[in-house]
Amino acid sequence: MSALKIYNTLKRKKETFKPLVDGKVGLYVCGMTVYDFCHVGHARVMVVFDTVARYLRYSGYEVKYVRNITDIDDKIIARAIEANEDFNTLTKRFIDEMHQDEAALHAHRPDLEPLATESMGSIISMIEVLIEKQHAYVGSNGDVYYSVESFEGYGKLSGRELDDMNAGERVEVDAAKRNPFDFVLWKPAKADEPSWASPWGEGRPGWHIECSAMSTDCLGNHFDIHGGGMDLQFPHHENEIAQSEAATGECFVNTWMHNGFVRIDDEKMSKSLGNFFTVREVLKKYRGEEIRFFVLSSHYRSPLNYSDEQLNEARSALERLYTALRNIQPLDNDEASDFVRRFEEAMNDDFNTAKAISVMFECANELNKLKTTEPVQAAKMAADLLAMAEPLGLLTQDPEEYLQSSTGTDEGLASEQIEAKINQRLQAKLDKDWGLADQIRDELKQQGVMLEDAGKETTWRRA
RNA sequence: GGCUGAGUGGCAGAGUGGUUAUGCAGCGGCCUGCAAAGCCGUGUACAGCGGUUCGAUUCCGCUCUCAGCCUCCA
Repeated sequence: MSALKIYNTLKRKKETFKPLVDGKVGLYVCGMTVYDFCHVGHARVMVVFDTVARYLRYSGYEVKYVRNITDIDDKIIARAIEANEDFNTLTKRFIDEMHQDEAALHAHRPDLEPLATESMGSIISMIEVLIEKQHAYVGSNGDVYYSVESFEGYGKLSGRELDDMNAGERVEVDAAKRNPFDFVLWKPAKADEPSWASPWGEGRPGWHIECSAMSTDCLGNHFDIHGGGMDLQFPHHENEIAQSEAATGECFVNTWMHNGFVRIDDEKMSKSLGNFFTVREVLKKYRGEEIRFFVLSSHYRSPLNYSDEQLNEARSALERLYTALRNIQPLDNDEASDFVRRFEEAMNDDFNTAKAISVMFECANELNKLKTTEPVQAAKMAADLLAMAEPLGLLTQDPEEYLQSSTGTDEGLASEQIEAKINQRLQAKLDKDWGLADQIRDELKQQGVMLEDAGKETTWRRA
């Protein structure tokens, strides 16, 4: 069996994964800033790292999966003022909405979800250490800044030199900074803004410091894997390294993982471009598992183009897998199956879910063939298929229930109505009234219900 | 300007120095009252130009095109 390899952004290559402590993995992922609904880009992060955590556990590791929640920042304050509500009320609401989306996507909750507002103690003490070690200073405007020039390795994650970057190209450089790339660790609060007491007066933390503080709090100074979206590589993760390593004097993270963007029409989906779909919107038309499949159908580092066609394909694909599992009682396989071996090989190669899924399809094909001839073999095949699906968080539902579940928020025809129609059609079939039988089938098809005759039985599913 | 990454069959999307990805769609067949599902068969794909090689889609160089980061963003 092959060893797990992970692409490490820091090294720009795949490396054989070796945890700091045998059998255990510390995983930290930058989570959401909670002032709005999650969009499909956020869904990708949730699904990708849920799959990483699942597969690590499947491989036998004891995983501590931490994903923070940024519940204080400028946008949150602005949105709270707009909505005329307390910022805490606003963030609590969207944390709850996020968890609903996460559940719909069949993603497990992380083991820990630290909040920035509940981590002020460690944030402040880390800033104190940074000032003490002269990696940070108080600017003329009262802001506390990190001095990028004080950290030798600055730029090592994103592969850039301070001199090569175009400071001020798009944004005015703050005069209080020693170097244009110095960033805020703590900023004083304006009147009426939420604030916390600190040695530098009432204020709130900068964005980057919270992740350094929370990850260290939960996983220690040095841990295994840190993940997030590609766009966080610079400056966010670069700054985290600078803060943490300067403060602790230790290596911060061994493996950095970054997932690619979701795109629309070959353009990054983002809040600033306004070209995003919320998970909530997509769930109106598609099942959560279909979104999950769509995310996993390409490699996590590749761009993922969002479109209805893609979601429709995910729907067909899942339909095929669930159909294969229908009417079969899985039987655990004691022998190591070749499919499972190949599946693991694919996953061990930097979580190649696309390839792993292709193995599942081959397994489903075999299962379909064996169904009629070798029921015992087929039952074992079904167990294999489910074994592979588990770390991907797929095929977790009862096949019949899945196939008959509504394909979005819109419920459609009630099951009882469908059953009644089917009975009516069965009578027509007995009467050999093919015209009526076909008419009923067509009518149901119009309503998104597909009928399938299998002998004397008729089954149905929603598509 | 600096730095990343990418260009695969009708679509999506893996992968490989010489042999089948996989899914969807299409075509032909089996099954079916007819369908659907399933099964079987079927497609001279690897941006362009050079180079290395017995042989390159796969390695190297150049060109073109696209995306991302250098501001908040997953």
